[in-house]
Amino acid sequence: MGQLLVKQKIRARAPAPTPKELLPLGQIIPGDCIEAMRTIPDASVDMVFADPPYNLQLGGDLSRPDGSHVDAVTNDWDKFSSFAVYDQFTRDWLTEARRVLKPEGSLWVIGSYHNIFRLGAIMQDMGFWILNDIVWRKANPMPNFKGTRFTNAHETLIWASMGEKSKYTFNYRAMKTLNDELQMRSDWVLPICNGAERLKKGGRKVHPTQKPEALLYRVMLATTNEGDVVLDPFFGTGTTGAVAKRLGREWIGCEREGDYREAALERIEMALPLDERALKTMQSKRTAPKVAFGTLIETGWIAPGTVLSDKKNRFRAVVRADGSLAADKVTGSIHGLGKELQGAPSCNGWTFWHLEHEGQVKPIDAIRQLYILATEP
Amino acid sequence: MGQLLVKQKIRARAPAPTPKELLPLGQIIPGDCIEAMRTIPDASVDMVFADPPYNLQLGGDLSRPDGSHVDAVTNDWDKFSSFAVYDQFTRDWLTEARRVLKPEGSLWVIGSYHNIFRLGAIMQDMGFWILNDIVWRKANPMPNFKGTRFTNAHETLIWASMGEKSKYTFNYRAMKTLNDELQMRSDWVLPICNGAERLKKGGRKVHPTQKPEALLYRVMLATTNEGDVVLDPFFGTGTTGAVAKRLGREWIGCEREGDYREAALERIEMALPLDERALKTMQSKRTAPKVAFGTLIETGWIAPGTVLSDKKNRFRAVVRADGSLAADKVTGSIHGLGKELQGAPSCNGWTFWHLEHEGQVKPIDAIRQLYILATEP
DNA sequence: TATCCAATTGAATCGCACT
DNA sequence: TAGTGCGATTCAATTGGAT
Repeated sequence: MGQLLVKQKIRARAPAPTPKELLPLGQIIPGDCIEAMRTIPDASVDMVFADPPYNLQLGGDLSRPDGSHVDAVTNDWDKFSSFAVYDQFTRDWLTEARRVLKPEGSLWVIGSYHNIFRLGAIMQDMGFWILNDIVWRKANPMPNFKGTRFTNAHETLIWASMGEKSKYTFNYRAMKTLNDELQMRSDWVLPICNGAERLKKGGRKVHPTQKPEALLYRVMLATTNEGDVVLDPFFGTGTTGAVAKRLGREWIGCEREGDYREAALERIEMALPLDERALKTMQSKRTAPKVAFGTLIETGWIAPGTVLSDKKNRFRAVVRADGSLAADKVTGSIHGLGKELQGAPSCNGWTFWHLEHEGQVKPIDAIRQLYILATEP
Repeated sequence: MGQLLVKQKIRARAPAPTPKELLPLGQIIPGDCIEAMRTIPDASVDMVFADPPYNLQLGGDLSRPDGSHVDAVTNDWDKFSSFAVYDQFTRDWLTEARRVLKPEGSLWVIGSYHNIFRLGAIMQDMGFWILNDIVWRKANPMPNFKGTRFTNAHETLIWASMGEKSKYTFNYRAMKTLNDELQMRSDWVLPICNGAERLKKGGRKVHPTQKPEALLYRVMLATTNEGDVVLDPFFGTGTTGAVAKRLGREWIGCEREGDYREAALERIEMALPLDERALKTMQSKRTAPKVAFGTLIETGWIAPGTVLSDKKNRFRAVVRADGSLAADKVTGSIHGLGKELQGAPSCNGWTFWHLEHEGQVKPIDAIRQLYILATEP
C-alpha cells in the first residue's frame, strides 16, 4: 500500500509513463534482440530478464563412462569469435535494455562462469547497481564425466537496479513466506528443467537450455508487482512468458528463431493462471542438512590422525586428510572399511566407528549431531 | 612414487626449477603486495590463493608493478573512475601472480558481487583459463537486517589454470572421498569463521574478513600436492599459512599491516602439522602405480585360456599368453577389443571384462586390486 | 495395480604420453 | 605438432517396460 503511494508520487514528477496500449504486450518480436528492442519506447518496462548465450567454447565430443554421447550446446547462436566480440554484443543489448527500463525497474541476467564475470563487469561499467548475485544450486546437475574438475553444479544470476540511488521493487514478505518464515537467501536450490515441463518435439528437446519455471517464478514474485511489464530479450521457448502469465504480469519477448517462437506461443497459450496448489510445489523444501564425514575433518571437529575403533575395540583405523580411514593394510570410507573389516554385506560407518570425546566413547555420529546443531541457522 | 618420476621427467625438459632455498618459504613479506611479489622468482610457485580487498573506494596507496603511482578517485559520485582504479590495481597484482606461477600452477581468488565480476573478467583477459567457479555457501550468514534484499549468504571463488592448454593439479579421488563417495560439486556448504578459530584481541576480531580454515583446507587438498609452494598475496591473519602447514604444503605470504603479520605468525606457530599417516589421501587410478594386464598373466593371477565376458554375457573372449584377447573373429587388447565389439568410441577393458572368481562374476579390475594389495610394500 | 529394473539424459570450456 | 594407443570416468531424475 505504502509502496504504491510512493510510486505514484514519483511518477507525478516524472514524464508521463508510456500507455500500455503502445507496448507489444504478450507478443514475441521476431529478429535480432537489439533490433527488436529498438521498437520499444524509452522507460516503459519494469523488469528485464535476460538469459543470453553463454559463449561456452566447448572442445570436441564428450562421452559418458558408459560410452553414450553427451548432447552438447552446439548451436550457432552460442558461437563468438573472441571475448571482445562477446563483450561488444553484451554492451549492445544491455544498452537497449537500459534504455527501455523505467528508472525504478530492475535487470536480471543469468549465466555460468563462461560469461557471467564479463556480464557483471559490463553491467557495473554501464551504471547498473548490483543488488544481489544469486546462485541457482542445481539439485540434479550433469556430473563431470572425466573426473577433471568439480561438478559444475550451479549457475549465477545477477539482480541490479538502474543505479546506486535508484528505487526498486523487492517483495520481502512474499520471499520470507515462500521460505518457511526465514529470510530468502542468495542461494536457491532448484531442480533443472526436465520431466513434463521440458518442451519436446518428436522426442527431442526443443531448446537446449530451457530454464525451469520455478526459477522465473521466484525472480518475478520477488522483484515485480502484479501488472508490471517484463521484457525477455532472449525469449527462447518462453519460460518468462509462461510464468508472467501465471503470476499476472505482462510480458514482451524477443526471439530470432521461428521454431522457438512457435513453441513458446503454444506453451504460453496453455499456461494456466496461478492456483494455490501449483504455488505449493514451487516452495523451497527445507532439506535436512546432509553432512559428509569429510566436512567434519575440514571443519576441525575430527582431526586427521584421530584413531577410531569399533565398540568392542576389535578394529582400529586412522582418519586421513581426505576423510578416508586407514587400518592395518586396508583403506576406505567409514562405511566401506567397516564393511571390509567385518566381512559384512554392509556397514553404517556413522554408528560403527567410535572415538573418545569428553572422556566418553561415542559413535562418530554423535560428533555429526553436534556439528549440525552448531551450524544450523 | 610413479608420479614423482613422471614429474621429474617433465622438469628435465623444462628450465631448471627455482631451488626452494631461494624462496622465502614460511615467511611473510612486509609491504605492498605488488612490491613484495617482485622479490619472488619467475615460475616458482605452485598455487596462488588471493583474497583481495573488496572495497571499491580505495585509498591512494596503490602502485603499479613499474612503481608508478595510481591516483585513486574515492568520490562517491565517480563510480566509473573508482572501478577503473580497482581494475588497474587488480591487473597489477594479477600480473605479478602470473609471473611467479609455474606453467602448471593454478590461481584461486575469492570475492563477493562487489568485485568478483571484475576479477573474473580481468583474469580471462589476461589468459587465465577458468576451471570452475565455486560457491561458498555460508551455513550461518549474517541476515539482511533491513529486509531490502536477499540475505547475502555466499561468496564466490574462481579457480583457474595458466591457460587453455595448461596442465593443473586436481586430486579428484581425494575430493570424492571427502564428499562421501560422490563427486565434489561446485557449491560448498561451510560455516563462517567464528568460535575458537576466530582470532581476537581484547575481545575484538583482529581481521574483519578472516576466512575459515575449512575453506582453505578443501582448496589446498583439491589442487595442490604435498610439498607444493602456496603464495597468498593478501595474507591477512594467515589462514592460508596455517592450513598449508597442517597439510604439509610450503607457504609464502605478503601483508602490509604489521598487526596482521604478528597475529598470523603467532597463529601459524601454534598450528600442528599432520603426521605422515594422516596426510595420505586416496589415490585416483590415474596416479596409482600402473599394473598392465600382461602382468596379471605373467604372475599367474589370470591364466592364459581363461574366458572373459562382459557383464551381460553378450561378448566372450579368451585370454592369450601375451595378454591379448581373442573373440570370435577379432583380437586386441582388453580395451581395444571391448571398444571394437561394442562399436563404442572408447572402452575401459578393466571394468568391461568379467570373469568368475570365488563363485562370483567380477570385473578383471578386482583381480588387479587384489594384486596391488598383495604386492604393496 | 504396485514395484522394480534398465535405459536415458541434462548450458560441459572433461586425458595423457609417446612417437 | 598432429596422430595414435592406452585406459580412466557419472549423479539425480525421469521414463518405460517387465515382474
